Amino acid sequence: MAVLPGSSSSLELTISVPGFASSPPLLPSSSVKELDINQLPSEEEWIIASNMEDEEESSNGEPPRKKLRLTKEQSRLLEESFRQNHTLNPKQKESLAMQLNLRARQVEVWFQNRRARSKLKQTEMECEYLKRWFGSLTEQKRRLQREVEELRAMKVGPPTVLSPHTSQPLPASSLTMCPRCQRVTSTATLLSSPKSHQPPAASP
DNA sequence: CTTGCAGGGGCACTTACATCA
DNA sequence: TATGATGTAAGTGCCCCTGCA
Repeated sequence: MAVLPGSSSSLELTISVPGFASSPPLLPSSSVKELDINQLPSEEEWIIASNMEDEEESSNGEPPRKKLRLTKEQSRLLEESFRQNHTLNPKQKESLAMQLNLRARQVEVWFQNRRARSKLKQTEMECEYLKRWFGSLTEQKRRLQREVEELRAMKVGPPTVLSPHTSQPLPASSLTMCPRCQRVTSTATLLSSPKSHQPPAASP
């Protein structure tokens, strides 16, 4: 759809800038509080959790699926690395995991979820944009309908549009809707001086 | 050159858990 | 204290790509 001024790429930009490019990662308020709470104990918690996979063989029953909470520092480093690259090659993954004292799989999962969150955010913004666009189109439609009504009313009376060349009233059949400025005009005018018809200021 | 297969990575969807209001 | 909402780590299954025989 060529009409859409906001291509996905430009949207991606607007999304990535406010949400994820600031030096302190933009976290939901709940996460910030979580991190504060976790500050001390989470360190051992996630170590325990990260070792869980190794002992999953002992899980012939059902082991309680403990949930790892990343520390503030781990999140910060992951975010930083995500800003540089949205995907990691195996080497980068391994080295980042080592740096963070996590398993490569955990780093991989974090990046997967991070990409998903990023995409979700973008979709939400696109949705917002489309809603606004829909609103403006609805308004435009109302305007055009009013104009059609006016034209219908004019049809019973004498034509009021005069030719710019002859100053004579134009027959209704020679009238047309300018697609750019969305006003009724004569076909001849449109063809002879298209520059005089500027589109209205672009909405959103 | 083509084809079938295995392995790996990414993604969509989902679940399970932690936290908060 | 109980509970519903929310955020997110992790599981699962599917698809696509690549390398190889």
